[in-house]
Amino acid sequence: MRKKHPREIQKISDAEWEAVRVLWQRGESTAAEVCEELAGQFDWSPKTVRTFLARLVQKGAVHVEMVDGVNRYTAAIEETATKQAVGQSFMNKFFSGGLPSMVAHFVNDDQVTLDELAELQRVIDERRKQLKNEKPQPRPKKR
Amino acid sequence: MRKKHPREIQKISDAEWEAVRVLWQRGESTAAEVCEELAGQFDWSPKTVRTFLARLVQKGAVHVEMVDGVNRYTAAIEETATKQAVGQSFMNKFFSGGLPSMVAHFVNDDQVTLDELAELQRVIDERRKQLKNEKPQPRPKKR
DNA sequence: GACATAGGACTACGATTGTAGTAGCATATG
DNA sequence: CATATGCTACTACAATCGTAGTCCTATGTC
Repeated sequence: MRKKHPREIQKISDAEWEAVRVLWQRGESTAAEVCEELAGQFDWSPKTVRTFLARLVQKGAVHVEMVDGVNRYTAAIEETATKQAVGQSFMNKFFSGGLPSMVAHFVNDDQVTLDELAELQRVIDERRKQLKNEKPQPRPKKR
Repeated sequence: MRKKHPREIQKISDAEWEAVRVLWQRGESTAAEVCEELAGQFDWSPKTVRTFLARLVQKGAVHVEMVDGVNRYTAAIEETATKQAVGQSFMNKFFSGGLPSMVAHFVNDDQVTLDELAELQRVIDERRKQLKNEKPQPRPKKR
């Protein structure tokens, strides 16, 4: 049951994700910087945040290097690929019908605005064009 | 720090969600039935599954009623609304740009096919029409 | 009727998570 | 220099999670 990923990353908890998010956002950062960034959003003691960082390092999701007696952390997992992976796995867990099924659930939420829908179509259309170009796939006999 | 939801549902774990999923799928079921359904997909002892069901009942996510000495379980949380909620919260956690941002990440995944993209557009377009009709919203002064 | 079996309720137990506290060293300050 | 401050490394501890096991009762089997 091996996944396709090289070094299997252990499960990252909710709180830990917040730290990863900050590292993705800011790039290499000290613990203090991560704390500061999170300070506005959560009510975590700096000690707590440092614990998360340490655990992330243990889990292989974050890289640490000490420079001048101070730890500098960087995300060891790539942002886009990771988001795709967690998204994929979330989707499989809740929306067996795949992306269209999930999006259907989302857009039927009252909070979605017409603007967002338009933006969505733009995004999708762009990707379609891109796909069509790079791979003029033998369309299966248009009806 | 109370949330806005009426009866706060406690956090449901990954494994527990699988049981909820089965209940949504099958409707009212006995523990044995849930076990059987999950048997093909996971390697859980019936005892384990019963634990999940019991915990879900404690958490208020599942309703239980004993009939003839046998427990019958039903999901106490509504499928569509719940999926929207967990989806929303997942989205906020990872894709700060909202739905379009998330979908952008998804469609840029290599595995997405042109067919799926087409299906997506259909879904979105349908919802647009629906929205336009039911709420001919006073568009904010077209420029 | 004795025994095996299925279910239900309760208990167990190590790992992970959220949330820090403590110990020890290095630099900054008075 | 003595002390306060900041950082790192290590430790703590209760709640939740995954994963069952135990005990008891009702019922089906020989």
